[in-house]
Amino acid sequence: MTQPPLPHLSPPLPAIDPDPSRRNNLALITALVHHHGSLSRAQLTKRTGLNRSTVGALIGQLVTLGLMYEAAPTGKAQVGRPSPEVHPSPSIAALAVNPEIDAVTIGLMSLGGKVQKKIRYATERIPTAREAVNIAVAVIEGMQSELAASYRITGIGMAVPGLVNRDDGVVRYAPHLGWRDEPVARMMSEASGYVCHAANDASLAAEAELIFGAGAGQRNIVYLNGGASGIGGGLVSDGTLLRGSSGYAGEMGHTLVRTSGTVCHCGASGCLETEVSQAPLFELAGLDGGDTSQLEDALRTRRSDKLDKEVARQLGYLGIALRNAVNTLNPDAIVLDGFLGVLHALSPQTLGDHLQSQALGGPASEVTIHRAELGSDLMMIGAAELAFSQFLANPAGMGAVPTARR
Amino acid sequence: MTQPPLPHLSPPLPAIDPDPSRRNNLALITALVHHHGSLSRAQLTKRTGLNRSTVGALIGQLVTLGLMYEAAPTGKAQVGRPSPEVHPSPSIAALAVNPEIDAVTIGLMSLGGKVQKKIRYATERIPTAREAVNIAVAVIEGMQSELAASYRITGIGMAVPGLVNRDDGVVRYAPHLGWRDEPVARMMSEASGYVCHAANDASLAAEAELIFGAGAGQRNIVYLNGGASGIGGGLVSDGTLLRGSSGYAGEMGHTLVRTSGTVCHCGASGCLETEVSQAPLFELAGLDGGDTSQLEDALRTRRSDKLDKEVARQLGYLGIALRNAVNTLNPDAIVLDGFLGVLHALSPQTLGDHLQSQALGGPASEVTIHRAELGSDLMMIGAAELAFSQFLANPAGMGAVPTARR
DNA sequence: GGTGAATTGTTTTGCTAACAAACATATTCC
DNA sequence: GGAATATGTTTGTTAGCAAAACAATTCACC
Repeated sequence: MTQPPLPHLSPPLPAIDPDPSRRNNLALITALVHHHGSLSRAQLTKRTGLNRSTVGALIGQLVTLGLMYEAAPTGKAQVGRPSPEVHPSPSIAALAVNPEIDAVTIGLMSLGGKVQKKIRYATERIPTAREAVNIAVAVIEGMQSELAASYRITGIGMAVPGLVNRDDGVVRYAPHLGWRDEPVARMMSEASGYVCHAANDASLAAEAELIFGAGAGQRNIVYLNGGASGIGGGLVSDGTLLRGSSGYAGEMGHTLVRTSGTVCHCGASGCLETEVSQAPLFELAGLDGGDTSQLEDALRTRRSDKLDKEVARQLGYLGIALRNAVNTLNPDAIVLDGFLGVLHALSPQTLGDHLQSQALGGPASEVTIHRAELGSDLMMIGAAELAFSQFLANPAGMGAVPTARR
Repeated sequence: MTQPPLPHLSPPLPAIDPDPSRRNNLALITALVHHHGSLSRAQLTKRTGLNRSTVGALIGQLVTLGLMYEAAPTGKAQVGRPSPEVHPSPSIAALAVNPEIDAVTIGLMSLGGKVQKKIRYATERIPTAREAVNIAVAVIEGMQSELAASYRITGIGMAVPGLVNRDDGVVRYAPHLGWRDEPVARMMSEASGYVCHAANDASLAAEAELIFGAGAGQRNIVYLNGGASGIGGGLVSDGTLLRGSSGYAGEMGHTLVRTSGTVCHCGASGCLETEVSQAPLFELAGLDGGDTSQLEDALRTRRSDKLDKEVARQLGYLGIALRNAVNTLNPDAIVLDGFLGVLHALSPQTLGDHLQSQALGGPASEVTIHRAELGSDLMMIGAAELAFSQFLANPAGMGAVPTARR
């Protein structure tokens, strides 16, 4: 797969390295605008605590750089001079890649968390790392003229279901994809010419829900997603995703919930993931495959004793994992996604009651349990966030790194 | 207990509120010096990345404020002009208070983690919150003339064995002291006239080990302490103590390690704390009370089958809790204190092997297990750190808050 | 419909603090 | 004793933030 060196960034802006203070303030404003979709200058002034004139200068710079634009205020006006709304430029974009067992999904995402384009490329069999990269690169090359014309791409973010070293972008082990020690970020960088970072899918999902979804406004959340390939998690503490030493943090699917339980592929037994899984639910609901919403419909309509028992059993084990998490991490909120969200929705009291009786009084009394909100765009948003992160840390540096080579 | 308003800060310095940038840099240097005991100016320049002249100016300001002093370099000289050592002023101090079931310990701690004075006030019975406060205040008042003459006190830090809300300093529940919803920080503030903050003892211990002990240099650690009153923990992620929503985070003593295990006072069953405890070890070792080092001696010398079995059993359960923690948090290091440190020292391979086979490959391969290093001064250091934190965040503001009223 | 109050953008001015460069000082190595 | 090296010190320059004064735009009230 040869590839001509393409000018990925429309105008090759000069590399700017402003004072740390300036950079920090630019980053602050960019992040606020990005995470809220848009904010008025007055709101930005309040939220940053900076001076009116300073905020004006900062926004002026961001507008000049083409990273934002201003528009007339939309809502009905208040007393006083109207404050223009600051919007992120939709041309600032990131590519999101999410390999799964039956498809590779590629998204073109712009600032503000908006999906500009999403392509699901179904595969006949589980893709290898090389195949996933090739598919993604082919799709991206297909968009190349459009990208070059209308977008400035900050990079590629990959959300991989497995253990991913966030520092070097190596997939240490992805059991369901069958990948081991695959340097996917480097492979993708070299094949596409874009900077690429990779991380665990559930961690990125947690970040997405924190910023744009059910965790918005919270500082400490525990996110758990249940899917066909098991249970993944992401932890947010004080507004930041917990990474741990190498970015592996959050693997709560392998917490012990049952002594001498079923043996897990991880080597241990009685893991949350082995005791709580969607396969028996699908079966008892009489479904032969399908997605989460189908499962939910089926569980709501075709109830049976057996099924109720299984739901209760799984909720019990989920409750144990949550008890551990609540005691250990004292979160503001727990966000449940996938079939875990379905389980909770079926019996909204159960998990809360569990925690009240099983977890420590202090942490348990404060936590609330939510269902995830972002649905199918979740992974795209999370992966894009990974690609945006470098840009968000130094918005004025945009253009300094035109092509890859991390 | 009436109390005359005392001038707690020798020279009533004017309140200074420097630019955020300046404040940040002053804080950076102060923290570095505090955590290392002393550093040369050249080292500070390298570590901060600031300009030589800037570092010179910053240190000059800190010396003028009486927060640091410079001394001739100690080690044998290198090529080039010798760089003076910057030491924290020992007159900058904090008071540490640690109530336990049989005593209240009060420490006078100075910058650099040094214990200037430590007084253990034994009590006949478990002290109430009011009694603990009264004892501490009485001891502090006894030192008052010395304090006024030689020290500038940044405040009081309390390390309490129980759930403590770090924001308001209320002890939510301290099972072994029998305290419930006691606003100890406010009580202490009002009774002593000093700013007071309170936190969980193990969390503070984790912070102390991170900064001065076995975790020095690490960014992500899991700290677990086993004592007469159970198992407490503290978690550090990316160099910062995990607080959670209200500062309750770290309670790993109540992680499930055994389904249908012994019922715990927390309401759940099979908690780490119920399955792993020092009482049976003392008994099997033929000891009737005593401290950790006595236990260690006894376990090393008087071995028996029963005892070996019990040690193995407890290590097994401890291994499960660590597996959960390693999977969830991906730490660089695990630090074990108290009798947990003894258990580990007795059979240093066991826990590591456990983790290799039970925890996920990525996280497990990176983690190292250490024994705590700080010993008996641990709580004093941790509690003092709590009292120093405000000062460390804005060293030049010292003097702005002469007496209490958080 | 006009006037005043309120709010916010804009321009000007001044100050703080960081950096760079040139210089000074103290040590080792030869 | 001199060169090389490392580091403290002094001076000048610049970036960037904030305060103040001014301008613009809206609402409320009469």
